[in-house]
Amino acid sequence: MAAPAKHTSKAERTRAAVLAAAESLFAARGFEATRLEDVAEQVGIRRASIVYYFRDKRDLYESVLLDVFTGLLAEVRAVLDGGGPLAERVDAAVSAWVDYVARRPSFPRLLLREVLDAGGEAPVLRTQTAPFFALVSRVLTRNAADPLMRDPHLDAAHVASAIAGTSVFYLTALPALVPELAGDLSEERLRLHREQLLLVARRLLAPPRRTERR
Amino acid sequence: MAAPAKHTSKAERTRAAVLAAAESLFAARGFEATRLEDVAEQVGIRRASIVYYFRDKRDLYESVLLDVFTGLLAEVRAVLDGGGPLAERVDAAVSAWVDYVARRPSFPRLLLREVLDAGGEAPVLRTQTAPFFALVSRVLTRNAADPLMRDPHLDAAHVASAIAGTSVFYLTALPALVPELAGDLSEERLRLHREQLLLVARRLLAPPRRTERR
DNA sequence: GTCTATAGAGAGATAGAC
DNA sequence: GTCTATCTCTCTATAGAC
Repeated sequence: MAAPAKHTSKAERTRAAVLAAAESLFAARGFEATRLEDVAEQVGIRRASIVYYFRDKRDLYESVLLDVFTGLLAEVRAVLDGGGPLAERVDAAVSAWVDYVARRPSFPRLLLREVLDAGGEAPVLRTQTAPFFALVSRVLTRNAADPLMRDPHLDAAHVASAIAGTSVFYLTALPALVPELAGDLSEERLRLHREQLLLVARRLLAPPRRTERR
Repeated sequence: MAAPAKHTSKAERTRAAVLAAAESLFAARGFEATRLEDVAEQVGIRRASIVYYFRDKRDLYESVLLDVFTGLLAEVRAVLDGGGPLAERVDAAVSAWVDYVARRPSFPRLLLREVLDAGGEAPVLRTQTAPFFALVSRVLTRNAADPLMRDPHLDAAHVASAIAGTSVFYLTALPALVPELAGDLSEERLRLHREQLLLVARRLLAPPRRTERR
């Protein structure tokens, strides 16, 4: 007895397992280099059985993308829609991003691979990432009204690139470039990354400090 | 007559053409998805002829990587080795990076693809990127001595990720995510990117402003 | 140097049994 | 639902003529 929490049928569990295996393999090797054979093996079934759940390789890949990115959207939706000062929401959004990456390490890799492979056309991702750009634009617009705003300004595209780019580059590229950072990211490194990413975001976004005020 | 500048034999020219075609295709599609057939077609020769210059596909790929990254290293070597204040050298290095990207747009894509594909092992790139990390570390070490240095500090890995990550993310990911930025980057956008990247670097690296000094 | 021709290995997709 | 068996296509690599 003792059904595993939700009433998941065997089919549902197999489907989820295929999805999970495909997620890690697509992230590690990319679409072309990933073999359905390997996905099946990791699940413990035969290659032909995959097509019972997914029409073909492409369908499997897009299901993975949708799953991963919808997940991220759900995580940050609450943050973005919540009230409070925008600066705090940026902090919360950055933190939610780091939390998500911690639970799904394939996310940054899948993101980069998809934008690289979909030469100028990544419609699935566009809808998911739109809220981020909206938030950044709002923050910048608001700060621009501040008479103390530093000149010249950073534009929304570069602020967004700086925050997302810093994170994905640190998480995916650096481990390959500096040996000390290789391997899965530990709790320790994750805490460090969150703190550092928040610093980057604040220094780029915050209105000028009013220290030394009279 | 009027030989094209250097005494390039026909073989040398063909080899260079193969290298150039492979560079753009590997950057656009990745190693696995790139067909030698397409490389040959772009050059105007037959697929089998490629192996006269390169042992196999892998050899061609690694030759491309070496060529592109050695090129970047040459560009910035002068800057890094030059004298002058470190802050100015950072500016110059960032500017040289942008110049290089302008001339070889495949660079950021090849960089990302290589680190993604070489799971934790990208020895070719490691040697080439080491000087960047050295520079960043020096700048941070120097600023740390400044009593006005903001706390808490950014570490070298995150500063490097922020600068390189902002640039590669803006150049490769954003065009796929926001339609307005699609297409080849114009002179205009390039100027904008240089200016914005310099701003990012300065805000993250510069010692605290001494405005409002008494 | 560049070509034609072909060998040989995979990999995805499909049909149909259980 | 999952399997075995097979079909078919694509791509790399090689052999050898010109």
